[in-house]
Amino acid sequence: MSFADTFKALSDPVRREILQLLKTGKLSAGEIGSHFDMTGATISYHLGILKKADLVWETKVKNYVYYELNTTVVDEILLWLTDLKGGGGNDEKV
Amino acid sequence: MSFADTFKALSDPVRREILQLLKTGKLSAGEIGSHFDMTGATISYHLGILKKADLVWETKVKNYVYYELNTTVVDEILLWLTDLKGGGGNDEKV
DNA sequence: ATTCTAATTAGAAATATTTCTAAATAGAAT
DNA sequence: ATTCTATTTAGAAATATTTCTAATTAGAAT
Repeated sequence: MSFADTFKALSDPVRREILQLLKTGKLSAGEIGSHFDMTGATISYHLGILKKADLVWETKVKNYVYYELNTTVVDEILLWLTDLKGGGGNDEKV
Repeated sequence: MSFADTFKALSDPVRREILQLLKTGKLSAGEIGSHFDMTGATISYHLGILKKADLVWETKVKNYVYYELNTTVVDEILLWLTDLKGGGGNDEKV
């Protein structure tokens, strides 16, 4: 939901790896889970956090729930970080 | 130290605010602390985490410890996020 | 209608994080 | 040499996060 949630979501290595997996395209919860040595319940927990942070979309097809990267929110983080870098300095190049 | 530490460091709102303060330039631990309603010990704890994540430098002058933003590591995060966005897609614009 | 499959929710245990108070350090000023 | 000031460290309490097992949901297949 909020900006802070996005950073929090990105702070976990499992969740970052999930996002990396989704670079290639949509994957079902099960397909994501099979990349990790963890229960489906745990993966579901992480997907929930990514979803709350708006970092992923979900679409339901048959029995499956597919997850997909949402890059819009990534852009917000990019902005924050870029501002942090460029934002203030006293002697910026003109 | 590591990439993961950097994301973890960025996941806390107090630490992000500290970084924002440091955009303007060097500040002592005390100056940073006075922006927050927290004990100096707590601020010191957060500064320690930012330091371990290489997001800030410290320099000691007299009694004071000055902290300064290190944008090098911010660049690494920017890269990771940019790659996440652009990295994989099946139908990228040519 | 029953059973199977994919995924989520609930509740608990283990672990990690954030914050505090009190004590310690280290250098500056008297 | 003593005292003061800025900051950090230690240890503890409160809170949050991560993970598990077991139970639940909801739709698909038989």
